[in-house]
Amino acid sequence: MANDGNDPWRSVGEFIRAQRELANLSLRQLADVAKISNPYLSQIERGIHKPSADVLKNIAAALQISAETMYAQAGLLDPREPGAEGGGERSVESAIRADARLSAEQKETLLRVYRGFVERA
Amino acid sequence: MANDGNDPWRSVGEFIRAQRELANLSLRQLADVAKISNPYLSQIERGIHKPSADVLKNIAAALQISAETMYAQAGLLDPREPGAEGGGERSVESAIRADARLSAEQKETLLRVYRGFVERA
DNA sequence: AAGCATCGCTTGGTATACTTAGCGGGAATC
DNA sequence: GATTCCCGCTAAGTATACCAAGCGATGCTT
Repeated sequence: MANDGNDPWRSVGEFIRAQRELANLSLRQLADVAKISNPYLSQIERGIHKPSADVLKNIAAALQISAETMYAQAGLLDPREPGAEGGGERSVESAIRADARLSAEQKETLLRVYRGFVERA
Repeated sequence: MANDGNDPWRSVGEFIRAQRELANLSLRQLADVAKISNPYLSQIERGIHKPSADVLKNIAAALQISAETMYAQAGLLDPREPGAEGGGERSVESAIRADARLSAEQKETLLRVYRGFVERA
């Protein structure tokens, strides 16, 4: 088991290692900044382990590349782009979700209120 | 480490549960579509466990919301990132005003709630 | 009432993400 | 040569993500 044929984490590891060497950082240096242990980073880079999302995010931050890029490399982002979908109601939802100033609960509340309005129409 | 004060996973769980109930899905139904076990989904929704990224992605897909939204809810995407999604900046306020499905009164309500949230930050 | 289906949840276990300690090797400095 | 110091890696352990089985409650049907 543990093998579904597709091995996206291997490429993530290679990607990380490439970025790290491009930044002239040692394993321990990057691991330290990313707040993970250096052996673990080593294993990640060689595709032995599949890092969790927050580890991925920390590595991305330490490498100064966007978390989105990281997730895309890891195949964790659906290729679906939430771009300008034709609908008018979609944009309110995505605008709410994209607003960094709102907490999770606040977004939830706003969305519920909004959907309540729309569905009742 | 039982409580580190900050647990964004709790809000993720509440968000998922809200979305699930909004879609009128049972725990088992959603778990089945998301390809995880139903007890685990239950524990995720109650904030007992912190789901890994691919589980999050599967749940998002099952709920028909974007993986990005899910990660944002989970605090896994840096909120300061440039919203790489297409189009220009569409604020919540302008999106609400542009929505033809909402009455003027409803727009007012939504805007008031939204501004209350933002200004309190 | 008895029976069956489905609800959410608890229990107990397995798989794996992640850490601390330590190894062998190569480049300085003495 | 010996002594650090850094490199990447291995080994062994702990923590936790995740699953299968099953329980009590609720509701529907006979």
